[in-house]
Amino acid sequence: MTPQRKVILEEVCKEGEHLTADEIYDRVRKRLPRISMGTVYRNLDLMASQGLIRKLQPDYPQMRFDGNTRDHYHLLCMRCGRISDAPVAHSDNALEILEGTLGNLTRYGIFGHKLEFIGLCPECMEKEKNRPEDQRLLF
Amino acid sequence: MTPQRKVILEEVCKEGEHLTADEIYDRVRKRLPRISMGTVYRNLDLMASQGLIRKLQPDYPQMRFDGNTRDHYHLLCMRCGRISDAPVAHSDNALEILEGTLGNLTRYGIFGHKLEFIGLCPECMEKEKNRPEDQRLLF
DNA sequence: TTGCATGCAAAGTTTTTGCATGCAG
DNA sequence: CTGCATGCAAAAACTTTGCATGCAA
Repeated sequence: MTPQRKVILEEVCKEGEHLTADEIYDRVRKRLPRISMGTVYRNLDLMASQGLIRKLQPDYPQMRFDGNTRDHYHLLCMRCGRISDAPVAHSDNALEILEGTLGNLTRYGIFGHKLEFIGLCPECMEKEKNRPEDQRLLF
Repeated sequence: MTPQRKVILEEVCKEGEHLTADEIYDRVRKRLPRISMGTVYRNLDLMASQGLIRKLQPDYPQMRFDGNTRDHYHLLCMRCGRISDAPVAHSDNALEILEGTLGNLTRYGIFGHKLEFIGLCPECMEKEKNRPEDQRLLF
């Protein structure tokens, strides 16, 4: 636990927000003006891997495009990043009820939800048997 | 509908996949070797705005970090991008049932799900009254 | 002394944008 | 002629990485 790491952790935990790396960098730099962005990213990764903080990754890193314009949920493969259509109805009733609950519990205006199922596509399921230990999952 | 736009649309619709822009670029370039990446992005955006195809955007553009390491869902503000905790229980029973259904209907191995509620945070709700027409939503 | 974390800078990736050219109405 | 779409290149935004320095065990 270096001084830099400690300050980064304090700033991440300070409020109920979910800061971006550059927001964290700005706040930490007020206390440690010589710290670098590389150090911030390295320590955030390290502490996330130790379970001290949580890293919120975007559901997938790149935009994708779909010829199917109907509303539907997606299946994301956590090995290869592939996206497939989920053959279940959009707008499950339970989720609409949850939206209403959230509208009452928070001061947010709720307009919808985004739901994705995380798993392994058939090809990656097949390869999973002889997968080396060290390989990291995408999600 | 220019020739480039037509070929891009055909490649996007060709299969049930959800291609990235560079995958589309590679496939289109086999048929139109002089096409540029800029044209691909511009036409994908245009056709998405016309409803011919669907653009799948990542749920948020940047990584974020959270001092709260418990499992919980999130609320995303579609104006300012803020992320807040959703005060509802993780792992709703209906969603676990859906996961089981998907495991039977597809050849995916399902390991979990990612659920986010999309709306406007209190600050952006307040500003919404005198918002100019042209401003685009994040989601 | 040894090793690891740092600061700095550069590179990498994905997406957007400015600009001159050129085709079509 | 006019306007819009193109190709090309550069820029922008975010994240990772190589490397020399320096502190600490």
